Amino acid sequence: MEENIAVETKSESRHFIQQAIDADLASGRFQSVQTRFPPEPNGYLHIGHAKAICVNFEMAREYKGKVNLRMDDTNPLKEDMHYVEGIRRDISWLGFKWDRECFASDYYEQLYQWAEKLILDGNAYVCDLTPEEMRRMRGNLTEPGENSPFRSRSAEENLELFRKMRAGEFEDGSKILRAKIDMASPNMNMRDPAMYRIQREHHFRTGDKWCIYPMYDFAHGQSDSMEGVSHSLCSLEFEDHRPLYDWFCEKLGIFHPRQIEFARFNLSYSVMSKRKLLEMVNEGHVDGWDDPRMPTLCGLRRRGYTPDSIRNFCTDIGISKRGQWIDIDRLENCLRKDLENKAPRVMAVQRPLKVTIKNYPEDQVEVITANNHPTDESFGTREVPFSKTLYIEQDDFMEDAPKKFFRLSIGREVRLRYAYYITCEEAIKDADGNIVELICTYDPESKGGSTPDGRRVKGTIHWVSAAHAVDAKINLYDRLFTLENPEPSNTQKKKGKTYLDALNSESLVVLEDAKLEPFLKDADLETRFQFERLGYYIRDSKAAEGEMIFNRTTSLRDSWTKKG
RNA sequence: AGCCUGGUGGUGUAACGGUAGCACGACAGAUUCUGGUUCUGUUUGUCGGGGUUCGAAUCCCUGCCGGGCUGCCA
Repeated sequence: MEENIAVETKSESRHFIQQAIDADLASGRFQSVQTRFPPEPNGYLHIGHAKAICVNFEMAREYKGKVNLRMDDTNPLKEDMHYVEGIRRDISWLGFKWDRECFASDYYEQLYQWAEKLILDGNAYVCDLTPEEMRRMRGNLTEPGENSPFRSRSAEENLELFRKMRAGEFEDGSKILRAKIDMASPNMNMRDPAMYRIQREHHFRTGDKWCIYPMYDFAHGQSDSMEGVSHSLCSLEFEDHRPLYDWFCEKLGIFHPRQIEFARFNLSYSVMSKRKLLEMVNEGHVDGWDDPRMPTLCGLRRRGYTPDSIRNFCTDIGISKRGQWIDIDRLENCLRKDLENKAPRVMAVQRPLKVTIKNYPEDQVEVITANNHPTDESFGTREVPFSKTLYIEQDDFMEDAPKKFFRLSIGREVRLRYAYYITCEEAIKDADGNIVELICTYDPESKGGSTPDGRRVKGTIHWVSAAHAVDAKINLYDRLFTLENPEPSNTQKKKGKTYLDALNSESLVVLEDAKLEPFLKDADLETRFQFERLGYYIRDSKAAEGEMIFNRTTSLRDSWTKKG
């Protein structure tokens, strides 16, 4: 035992954030680790957020530290309690527990006091420039900005003005509090950035108490600081804000967390910006935030994704500073890997084709015992009725079948899973030439899936007894977009193209008359099933009471149709 | 255009001046009462050009390409 401990295990490679934290702990800059996840409650969390959630929660866990959930609610215009609840629900569903729930709005008074301090120290001033003037004087990417004419106001005057701003003595947008830094800075964020704006807007938590609201840059770092966050792990877009984050902490002389940025990822055949997701919801391109095609966590949940699969995915794609393009297959593979071990197997027919077994006794019903999982016996067994009239999958019959088609065709024999071998004798067609029924014979000696003569059949297909079948509707979901990157190029944009032009018109196919084995009649809303040979399915959580609607989470891997 | 930042097989990620490795995918074979699963094997890479060095994915210069930045959004 003791020797084992002494054995040097090959150290796992550590990503740049772990290395940074290791160094901070070693140098004594921080004694312990605390992180935070700081969403703005103005929309629902999506798979991209899941990565940020995993990074912050996992780092805290790894270093035995704490994590705060902080609502970054500094813009009353867009935020709502409704979103707060959604965020809590989604993070909990992912399986994470935060140590403390915080709101930036709880810090408004303290932030205000700090703003006064900055004014007194000559580090902030009230500016009367209009938004347009301010934009113009900020300069641009190549040219420095010019100082505001109000930049040299005295501390006393600034303080008085700022207090009047708070007291509501000025019109919305007529004045603004700015940090006095450097209008010539190559970093735009340092060109006297806005700290407070006047905005008479009802805030969902502070009501009408305030008419001035702090900007992100003036709220975020200090919020981290107040909460004792050691490592503020965020995405790369905030890299240019770090100097400002640091500047405020230094000028205020407060606890100074370290911000570290990592790359977000893009998912192929999907979009991830809140703006676009909101637009798709509002314009009715999808059913809502929780439409099973959406990359939102609530959408993925309704689609049938497991929390584990999403967490594994986040671990899987790793963490770096390089822009990641992740193939959506990768997410699906994580799901399949997880569900392979978790999903009980059942039989269901999506597109039914009637089969009559002509030599099977008319009124006979046999009860067949089927395994609920091919390798894990703890799933147990269930009983499946078998009778003369069945449904099989339309895809499992082909009239002029190629040699490698291991399914049913005239004169060919297949195994009905768990039941008998059948041979197709005849295909009955309707007036339009569509095959509507198959007449087959069965080998009574093949019960259980093998025969005394030991002959082998290449194919095994699933089936449902017609008389016992449960009718159901199945929603087949596919990727929302037809393009790997739905975002049009600049030249395409000039022609008026938008990401919406890449919407996949076949992202939802509804199958109205699926047939399920009777076992599924009482399926609960939480269980993800594998419909054998088809894929993974879950009951739609939004279906009306008693309504049988299944959502296909993902299909099984398929090395046959790919070739064909 | 300026500043910041990044570039390793198809994808993602290691290697921190000393054997380019891992995962996923793809492909091939074996097993299989799911064309699934599982197992085995194969394949493909340091953005280009210079330099420093005994030795460069790694350090330097330069070019090219990608991402971010010109909100009183976060």
